Amino acid sequence: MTDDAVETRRTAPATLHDVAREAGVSLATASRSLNGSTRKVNEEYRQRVLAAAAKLNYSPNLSAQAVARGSTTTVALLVADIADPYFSQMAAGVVREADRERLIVTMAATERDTERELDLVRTLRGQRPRVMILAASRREGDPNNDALEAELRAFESNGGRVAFVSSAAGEFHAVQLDNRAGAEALARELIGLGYRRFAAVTGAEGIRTADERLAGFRAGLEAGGGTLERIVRPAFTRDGGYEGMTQLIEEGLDGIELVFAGNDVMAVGAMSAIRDAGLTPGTDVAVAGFDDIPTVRDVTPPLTTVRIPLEEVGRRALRLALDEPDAVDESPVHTEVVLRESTPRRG
Amino acid sequence: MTDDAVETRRTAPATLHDVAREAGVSLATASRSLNGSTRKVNEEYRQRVLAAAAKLNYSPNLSAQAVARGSTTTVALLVADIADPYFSQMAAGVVREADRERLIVTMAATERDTERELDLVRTLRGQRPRVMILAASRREGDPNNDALEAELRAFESNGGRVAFVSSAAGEFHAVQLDNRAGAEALARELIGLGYRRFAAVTGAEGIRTADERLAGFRAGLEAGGGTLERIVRPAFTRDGGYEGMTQLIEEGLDGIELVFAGNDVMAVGAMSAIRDAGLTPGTDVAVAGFDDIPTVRDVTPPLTTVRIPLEEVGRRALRLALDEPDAVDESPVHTEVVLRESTPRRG
DNA sequence: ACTCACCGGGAAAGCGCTATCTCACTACGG
DNA sequence: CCGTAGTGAGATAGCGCTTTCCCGGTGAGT
Repeated sequence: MTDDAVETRRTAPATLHDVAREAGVSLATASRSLNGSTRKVNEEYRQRVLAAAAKLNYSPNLSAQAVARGSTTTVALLVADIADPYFSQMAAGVVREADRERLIVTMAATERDTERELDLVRTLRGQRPRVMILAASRREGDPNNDALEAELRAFESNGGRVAFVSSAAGEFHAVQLDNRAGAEALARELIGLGYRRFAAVTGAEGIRTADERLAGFRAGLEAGGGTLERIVRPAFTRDGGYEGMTQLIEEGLDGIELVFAGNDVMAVGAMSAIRDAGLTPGTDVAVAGFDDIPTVRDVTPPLTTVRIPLEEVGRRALRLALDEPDAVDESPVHTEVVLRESTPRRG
Repeated sequence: MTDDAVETRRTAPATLHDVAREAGVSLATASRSLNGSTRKVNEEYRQRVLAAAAKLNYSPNLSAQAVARGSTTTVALLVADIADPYFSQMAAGVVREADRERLIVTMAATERDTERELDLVRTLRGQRPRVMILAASRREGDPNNDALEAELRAFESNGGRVAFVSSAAGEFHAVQLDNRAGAEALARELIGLGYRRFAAVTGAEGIRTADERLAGFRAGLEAGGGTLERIVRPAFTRDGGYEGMTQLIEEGLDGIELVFAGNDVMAVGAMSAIRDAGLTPGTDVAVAGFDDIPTVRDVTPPLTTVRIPLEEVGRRALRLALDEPDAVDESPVHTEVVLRESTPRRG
């Protein structure tokens, strides 16, 4: 033996054929006993097959089943960034729901690049997943949008189901996050707390989520008599938040009472920037975010934000795709303003 | 039309056969042109095939390829909890590296249940993935360990590759996280800062990661003359950290200067508990964690911890499984103590 | 007693691919 | 001018399954 003596000899996995032979039945009977079928199978035969399968440690080849059945048990999930709590929470919801349905989730990250996203959709289509869930945020007017939409249409016409999270791109099913209303409600509440002069730190123009939240916030301010004095648009990430806030401080906060960040990770970054500039978030300048990711309870002061039940969003996205069109719950996800100490009552 | 008029008629996806017919070549030639092969194909034919494929929006059926080739392009990843930053960071690394290798990642969550983990491995085996990466933490003496190991052995003997993260279970390849040395180094540094009286808040006994970190920490303290006065073992999660810390405070901190949390999410929870008890973390009681997840920079005070390059760990786990056994980098991952303000120098 | 559904096992035809094998055709050395 | 060694396209045999389809055997109905 020149090989590693410990290494077990490589053997091919047991096939259904092996199981059938071991049990002394036909391939058909083995298939019927193991992987459900409308047809009944003699209990004794069935037991023999089950025993043989256990003995051979048989595990059905999902690819082969997919080919034979013409359908898979796969869900494809596209997110912008797996490490971002916004997406990972949502992914957790998708995975959990998929698990309940005995579906397998394949996951890919667009890294916020629409080119990549398009590529991924094309690749993933090869899997013939039952469902594709697109959670990476849409970009208004992106040159790849049409191609993406075409690709998804093709996928649908082949019997696949598509679900978006956030605002629908075109006519696809989507779990509606009411970014606009949430931000508007937040603005009203903040006005109620006595704030009047605001700045916003949010993602680049064109990122739909960022735009909607900003628009909603603005609308809320206008209704309540607040003013949005400054807007900076760094990356839609924690570091973006830090950077944007730093810029705001360097240019002079003069009179700005509260900074609205486009999402919680940005808000958290902004709070660090505030602190690093020698100021105290909440006291010297208030901060509010959006999403209610878990960590915002643990920063100091705890962050005021708009709660999105992210896990539920993930679960609903899958349900949306799986359920019969008429059984689908298309109502927008409930969002809720959560006031915490990062926005103390003024005066 | 009683159906939704907008809905495109459902058509089966184009098959290679369709492409071949469209291009006026044989199936074999179409296959060779589209999906690489050692054999050359007349350039004119090749172009015809490519054009036909584009026209029909052909996308090769990966399941069929898998069946025909006898191998897939799939990587299966098992984590305890997708929403936990420790795992999601790692997952991001795996996905990124997989993408480089043009592999597809399927992801599942054990929810810290070894029974579930075993089930998932069994199910995932049906996919015939090239690689299985197990990142959910091991439990010493768990009744399911043997079955899991057997399952993985079987998988390996069928040509699959297995990679663990954290300490190897049995004889499998593993990305070694040096929890023990990291915790020991942390303890020494803390002693160096003037701390002497410690408590630990960590996961249940048997969770290998928790045990190793605790053992390392203890060793470091002993070497340096510190004492570990109390140990509580709640869940290995943020809420566990909160709960454990609360318990510690309720029972009376008397003299404990620093609390070592088994991981960063616990540490973050613990800090919130401290604050909720009316104390100030860092000032009234210092806190240290382990992992260096991104958020610990943004809590107040920033958390002292032991840095693990989680993304790199994910990437390396995949490489470990993919590379030739002799080309594999089995050196333990570099960990590094990061001192921040949650553990100010004493006196 | 005889037809006639039904029941349930087995043979075999696919599913969409890949890879081996066959074979016509070209080019070239002797 | 023949034999021979490439070349490269096409036919086809699988890959591991599911699902017809076929068929002998049973029990019920008349």
